[in-house]
Amino acid sequence: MLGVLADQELHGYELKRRLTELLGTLSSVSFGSLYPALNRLERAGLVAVVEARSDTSPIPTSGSLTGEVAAYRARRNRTNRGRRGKKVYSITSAGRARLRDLLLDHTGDDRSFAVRVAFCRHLSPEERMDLFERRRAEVAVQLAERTASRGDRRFDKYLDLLREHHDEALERDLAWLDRLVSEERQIQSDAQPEPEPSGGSRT
Amino acid sequence: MLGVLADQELHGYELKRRLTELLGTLSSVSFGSLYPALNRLERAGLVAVVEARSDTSPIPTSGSLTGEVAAYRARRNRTNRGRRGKKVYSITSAGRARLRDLLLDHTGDDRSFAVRVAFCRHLSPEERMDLFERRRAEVAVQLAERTASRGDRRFDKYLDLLREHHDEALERDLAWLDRLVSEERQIQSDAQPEPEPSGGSRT
DNA sequence: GTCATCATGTAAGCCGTTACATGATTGC
DNA sequence: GCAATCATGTAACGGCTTACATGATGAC
Repeated sequence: MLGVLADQELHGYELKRRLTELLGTLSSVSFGSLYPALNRLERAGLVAVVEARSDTSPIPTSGSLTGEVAAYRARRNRTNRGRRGKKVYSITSAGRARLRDLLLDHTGDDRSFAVRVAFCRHLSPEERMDLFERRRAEVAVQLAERTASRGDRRFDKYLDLLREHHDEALERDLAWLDRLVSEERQIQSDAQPEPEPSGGSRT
Repeated sequence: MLGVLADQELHGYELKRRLTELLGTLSSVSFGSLYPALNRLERAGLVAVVEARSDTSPIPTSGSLTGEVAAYRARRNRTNRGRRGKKVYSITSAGRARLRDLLLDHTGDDRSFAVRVAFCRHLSPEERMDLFERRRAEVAVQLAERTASRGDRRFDKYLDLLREHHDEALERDLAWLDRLVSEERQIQSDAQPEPEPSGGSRT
C-alpha cells in the first residue's frame, strides 16, 4: 500500500484496484483488511488524509441535474462534517522512510520478495543491488540445501517430479537475479564512469 | 498432515520433521500450530491416538543404566496415566476420506496445489488427471488474463521485468502440467489397453 | 425512483506465529 | 548430575477472510 501511495495519492477503493492491477495474484488484499490497514497506517503517521482536492474534478456536468445537486450536497456535508466522502490518502515522509525499511527488510518468502521488486524503484541503485544480491544468496543456499538433502533417495513419482520442477524454478530465479544484478551494476558504472582503472585521480 | 499420516503412523514431533523433509519451504508449520491442529483432527475423528507400540522398540539397551531406569519409569507412567508420552497418531478411514476431499478440493493458490501434488499418490489415476487438468485450465486462464490486461502499457522497468519473469514461470508450469497429464494418460491407456479403437467389444 | 457501482467501514471467526512452560531421554 | 535434544502443549497476538451494514453517485 505504501508502495502504491508513494506514486500517487489515492483513496482506498482505487488503491485496491491499482494493487490488483499491478500485482495480480500476488496482491491478495480484501476490503475487510484494506480499510483497517489504512487506518492503522494513518494512526502511525505513515499516511495522511488529504482533503479531496475538488479543484481537479469540479463536478463534471454529467447532464444529470439530480446527480449534480446530490454532488453539491455531498461536498458541503463532507467539508462541514467530514461524513462518508472519499478519503484520499497521501504518503508522508515517515511513510516513505518506512517503505524503504520494508523494501530493505528482507524477511519473508518469495512472494514478499516479488512485492519488493515491484516497488524497488523507490530505492537507490545501491539499495537495489543489496536487495537483489541478498536474495540471490538466499536462493543459492536454498538450492544447495535441496541438492544436499535429496541425496540419492527417491520418495514417490509425483513428489520427485514436483521437486524437480521446483528445483528448475529456483535455478531460473537464480539466473533472473543474476541478470538483475548485472544490469544494476551496468547502471552504476554508467553513472560513475571510471575511464582510468589504474591511477587514482578522484574528484 | 493427513497426507503424511496416510503413509505411516507418527507422533507430532516426527510428523513435523517429515513434513519439512518432504515439502521444505512449502511446509511452514510450527509446533505452536501443529499440536493444536493434531488435537482438532483427533476431535474430528480424522486421526486417532494409537498406544505407542513398545513392541517394536523394546528399550534398546543403550549402556546407560540411569537412562534405562528412567525409560521404564516413563513407560509405567504412560500406561498407567497416559502422562506426557509420545502420542502416536494414525489416520482413520474418515481421515482418508477427508484427505481425498482436500486433495480434490482445488481452492487455493499455487502453493496449495503443490502440496496436493506432493500427496496425489493417494488419489486414483482418474482423480489425479482431474486435479492436473483443472489446474492446467486455471493456469491457462491466468496467463491469458495477464496477457490481455497487460496490453501495451509499460509500468516501470522492475515491474516489467518481474511480470515477464512471472509470465515465463507460468508458461513453464503449464508445460509441466501438460507433461503430468500426458504421463497420466499413458498410465491409464496402459492399464486398459483398447486394441480395437473402432467396434465395441466391451467386457 | 431505482439499480449498479463506487466507497467506507465493522464484527466474527479462523489460523498461523512467537514466546513461553514443562516433561522425557540419552550421552557424557 | 547436567546439558542437549526430543516431545507436547498453552497464551497472547496479529492479520486476513467473509459477511454484513451503510452511505454516495450516476444512468436510465
